[in-house]
Parts: sequence; C-alpha cells; structure tokens
Amino acid sequence: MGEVMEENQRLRMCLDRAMKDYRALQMQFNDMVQQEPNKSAEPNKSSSTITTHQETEEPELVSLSLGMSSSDGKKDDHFSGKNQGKEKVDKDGDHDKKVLALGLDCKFELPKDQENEPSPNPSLEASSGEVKEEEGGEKWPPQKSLKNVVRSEEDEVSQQNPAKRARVSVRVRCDTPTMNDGCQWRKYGQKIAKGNPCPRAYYRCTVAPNCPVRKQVQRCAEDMSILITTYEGTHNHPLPVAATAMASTTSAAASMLMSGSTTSTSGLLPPSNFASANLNGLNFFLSDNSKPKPFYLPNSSLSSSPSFPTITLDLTTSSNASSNLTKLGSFPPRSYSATRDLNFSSLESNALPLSWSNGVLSYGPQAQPYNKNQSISSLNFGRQPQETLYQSYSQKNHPILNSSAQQSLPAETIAAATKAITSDPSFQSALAAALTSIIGSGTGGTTGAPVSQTSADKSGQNLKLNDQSFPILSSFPSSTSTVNKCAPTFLNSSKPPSSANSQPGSLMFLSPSLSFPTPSNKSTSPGDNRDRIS
DNA sequence: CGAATTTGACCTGCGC
DNA sequence: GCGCAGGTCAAATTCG
Repeated sequence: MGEVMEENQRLRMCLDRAMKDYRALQMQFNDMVQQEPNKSAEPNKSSSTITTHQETEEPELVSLSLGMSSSDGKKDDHFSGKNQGKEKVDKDGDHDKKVLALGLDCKFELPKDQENEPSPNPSLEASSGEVKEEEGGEKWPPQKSLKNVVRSEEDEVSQQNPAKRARVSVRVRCDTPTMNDGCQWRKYGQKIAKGNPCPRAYYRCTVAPNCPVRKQVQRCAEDMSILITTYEGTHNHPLPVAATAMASTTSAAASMLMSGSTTSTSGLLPPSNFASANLNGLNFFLSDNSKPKPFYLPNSSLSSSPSFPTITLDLTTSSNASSNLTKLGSFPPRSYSATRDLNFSSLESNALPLSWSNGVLSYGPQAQPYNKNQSISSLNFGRQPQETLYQSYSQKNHPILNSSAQQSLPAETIAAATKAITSDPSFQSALAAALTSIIGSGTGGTTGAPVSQTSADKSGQNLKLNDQSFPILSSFPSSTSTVNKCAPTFLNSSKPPSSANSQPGSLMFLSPSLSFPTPSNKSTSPGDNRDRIS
C-alpha cells in the first residue's frame, strides 16, 4: 500500500507537471495564433519549440508516448497528431529543413517489448514482434499440445492480449510454390480456405526443433502470381545468415505493428482511422480497422482472426497508394484489432541486386558509378524519396542526379508521408530494424542491435551507420526482370554484380540462397499446392 | 529406409 | 447449441 501510495503521488506529480506544461503551451499557442499575421517574422526555432511542446503535451496524444521513451520528449518533434503548429512552421519557411528534420530526427528506439528482451544473438530478435511472448517460454507448445495441454500462463496472457500475436504477411510476385526466405520449413498441413480456391499451406520452422515460428503460404485469389506468406512467431534460435534479412524485416514490421501508436497519425489524413505514407517506392499504410483482413485483400482469408493483428508487406507492384487511400477511406472506425499494411509497392520492378560498397547501399546497375562518387547523405525508399530527401540532396550536391526520372507528387502527399513516418516512433524503429537487417546482415551480423548502431543525424539530413552515410536507392527502372521475383526485392541477390564482391568492404546483403527455389532445388521451401489444386 | 509430404480427421473459436 | 471455418495432428504415402 505504501508503494502504491508513493507511486500514486509520483503519478500525480507527473500529471500536475503535464498540466502545467499544457497550460503554458496553450498560452504560447494562443500567442502564436495572435501573432500569426506576423508569423513570417517569427523565428523558426521558437515556433518549432512551441509546436513540439504543444504536441507533446496534448492530452489527446497521451497514447503516443507508449511507443517512445520516457524522456520528456521535448526534443522529439515527431508527433503529428496536431498539425497546426507544424503547418505554421512549414509556412514559416525552410520547408525542406523541416521535412528533413521530421524524417530523420528520430531515435530508432525499439519498442519496450524488444528493449527488454535480452538478445544475445541478433537473429533471435528476428522474425516477428511477439518477442515478449517468449519471455516466459514458448509461445506455442511445440508439439502435440493443443489437445490436452493446459495452457501456460504465457499462453493465457497471449490470449488475453491478442495484440501480442502479430503476424507479418508478405506479398510477393512469385511463380514458385513458396518464397525462399532462408529458413528451413516443414509442411504440416494444407487447407482450402474460404474465398480462395488456392490451398493454404502451413509450415513450421525446422531450423530448431522447438522453434515456434510458423508460416502460411497462399496464393492470392485475385492474382495467382502473388504469393502471400504470413509469418507468425519468433525464432528461438540463431538464424541462417540468409534468413536474417527477411526475419529482421518481418520483425521490424511486426514491431511497428505491436508498438505502433496509430493515434499519432490520426490527424494526418481523413478519415482518421488510418494513416498513409505514400513513399511510392515504400508505401506505408497504417490502418486500424475492425476488419481482420488486409484491406486490399478482400478475398483473402489470411488474417482471418481478429485477434491476430496483421501487418502486410506488399512487395508487388499492384498496389497504388492513392487507390488504397480511397479504399481505406471506407473502412470502419478504428478498433482494437489493428491491421496494418506496409506496401512496398514498386519494388518488384527493382529486382536488382543490392550492393554495399563504399558505405553506400544501392540498387541496380547504377549502383557502382553512382556509389563511387561519394557517400551520399540521404535515405531513400523508392521513387518518392527521390522527390524529398534524395532530391534535396541531389539538387544541392549532385546536379547530375537531378536528371534522373522523378515523378512529381503532390506536395501534401509528401508532407503527409513524411509526417506519417516521423510521427510514429514505432515506424522509426521498424525502419531502423529494416535498414539494419539489410546492412547488418552484411556487416558482421549486427542485425540484432540496430538501435545502438544507427544514429540519426540530428541535422535531419543524414542517416548514418557507423559514420557511413548511405542512401537506399530503390525503384531504379529495371528492364531486367528475369531475376527471381519470389524474394522480397531488397532481399534479392540472385545475380549480384561481380564488382560488388571485388571491392574491399563491399558486401552483398543477402546470400544467394535467398534466390528462389527451382523445382530441382529441394532446399528450404517445399512445394505446397501443385497437386491439390486440381 | 528415413525424411518429407499428403490428407482426412479432429480440435477450437466464433458467429448466429 | 449448432454449424462453419481456420488450424493442427498424425497415419499413410511419397520421395530421395
């Protein structure tokens, strides 16, 4: 009781402080509103500070702090729930600077679940966001458990906290039965799911005997060329190098889902039950809705259980941000069960090998001449980042690059995307993890420690790893789509450029084992539905 | 012959 | 309570 009282007092003090700050901010905001006609004369710095304070302390954004550190947050201006202040700041001038600051002034924190998880092996963190589930043991009893085993406390907890049971769904164009993700899987079942003529195959990870990770593989009913792989669970063993990238990516996505603060993006785009970041090459759709299915998979039976929040990584080219926005708009209001969709559209066209040379990550044949010039201080996903961060760089520092094809996108879309990213700390962690999964896998297995190695340049323009700035240049036009399509594009390394390996320090991000299985290749991905469809 | 896959049966949760 | 659908089990079958 004493402790509780003490805690209560502490909380009360915190509340008082928050209220005090809130009032102060409100006053400042009022002052700012009054000075709005004269805002051009207002220093950016002060307005930015005001904005930050206001947003931080805004009562309706309390939930935002759940995905962040417990710091006062006054230096973290990655909230966007209230845009009023930011818009004013943007209008104040130096829009680029503001956008860049939004994009990269982040701390790359892992959610608490992962922070607290001891991860001696980086790969242990990989795969999905249910890390916490394993704190007490196996999430799933490995074998013969469902019939008679009394649920452990962890299981009960997970039942009571369905959000813990996140799934990461990956949509990839793939002609082969399964996507080779580097792990070893054993098929244990197959079912015809309702609404999809294609059977769904169930696989269990066999890298370790008791690994709880499972995956479901199913073809999209609408487009048979799209393979939907849904991962569930967390590996409890070191992963093969070839599997770390995919696992880390799914882990990042899941961590975003699990720790996400959708409220932070509620003010971005109407309607308020979703947020969309159209990065073109990297389209993030964060949506909370009561539908258990990913919104653009109307006939899919994946994610059928509302208790399984699902995050979808769309590595196909089929999705379009704006169209998805339209679809999202018709969705019901947010509910507890969240379905988030990460749409990495346009990546399929970039079926070009990644390479890492001179500290620069890039795609495609342009990589080498481009990389050799210098380390470029921008972070790019897809084409739109070329519009924003990368463009910012290239216009300033690399006139030649300005000639690259760049699509014009509405400024508000870019701004919304930027805000969507920067306002969601979980996205930042997810991004960090994803990036590190790419880079870390090639730099000595540092996949599990992305946060400590990734520092965001406080100038807002650079994102550095180990003092090496790197751009991620995807969506370079590629006419050579003969490479395997089944692996996520950024995981694809079926035909790595030989020069990349010859350069000192250059590393291929993914091992060739990530290339897709051929019928003769009985490696890690067994076939599933070749016989049963008929 | 062992390992992997197939496949019908069974279990469980959910909606009506 | 019942039926449906998703998910899993395990014996049978196939594969290398």
